[in-house]
Amino acid sequence: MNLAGSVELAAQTLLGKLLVHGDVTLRITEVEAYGGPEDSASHARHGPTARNAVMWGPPGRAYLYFCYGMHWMLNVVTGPEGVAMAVLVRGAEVVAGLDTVLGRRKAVKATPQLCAGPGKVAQALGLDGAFDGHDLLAPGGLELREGPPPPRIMAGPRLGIAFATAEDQIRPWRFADGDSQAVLHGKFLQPL
DNA sequence: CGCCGGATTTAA
DNA sequence: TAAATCCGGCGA
Repeated sequence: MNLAGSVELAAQTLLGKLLVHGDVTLRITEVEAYGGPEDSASHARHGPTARNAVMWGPPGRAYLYFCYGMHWMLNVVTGPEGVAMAVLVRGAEVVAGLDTVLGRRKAVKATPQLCAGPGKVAQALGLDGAFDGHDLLAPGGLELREGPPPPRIMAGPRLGIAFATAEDQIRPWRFADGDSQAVLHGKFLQPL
C-alpha cells in the first residue's frame, strides 16, 4: 500500500485496510491526516521530541500516544523518512474477535459505534505505549493488512484541534467510509 | 520545576 | 455537561 505520498492521500488509502492483533481484526472506517511541513494541529509542530520521534521514522510504523490522561491513540506513520506525517485511526468495524473486543471495551453487545472513536480503537486492539514504533508491515504482533477500499469516501475538518490555526482547523483532512456506521459525527462530512 | 491543556470517553 | 486523570511541552 502507498504510504509514501502526501499524508492526506495516505489517509484515504488506509480506509478499508485491516488492523490485526491476535484474534482481533478491525477494518478502518475513519481516519485523520496530520503532519507535513506546516500543520499547526500536528504533534510534530514543535519539532522532534521523545514522544513524537516515531513520526519522523519510516512509514508503516505505529505511533502511540497517551491523551487526556486515560486514552491511547493509534496512528500510522506515513510519508518519507525524515518527514513527520501520521494518520490517526479514528474508527473501525470489528471483522473478527468480537468476544475479545467486547471484553476489552467492557461492552455487553456489539453496536455500530463499538469502535467508533480513536480511544476505542486502541482499546479494542489492546494497545498501549509498548506498541509505539512497532512495524505494522512486518508479520507478528500488530499488523496492517490489505482490505477492500470503501466505495465512497467522505471528507471534513478534523476534530479536537481548537489549539490549531483557523486555517488548519478548516483543512478537510478527516476521511471516512461513507457507507459505514462506525463513524462519529458523520453529518459534518461531505463526499470527497 | 510547575503549570496548562489536550488528535477523548462516558455517564448523569 | 462535566468529570476522570496524567504526561508532554513550554515558560520561568
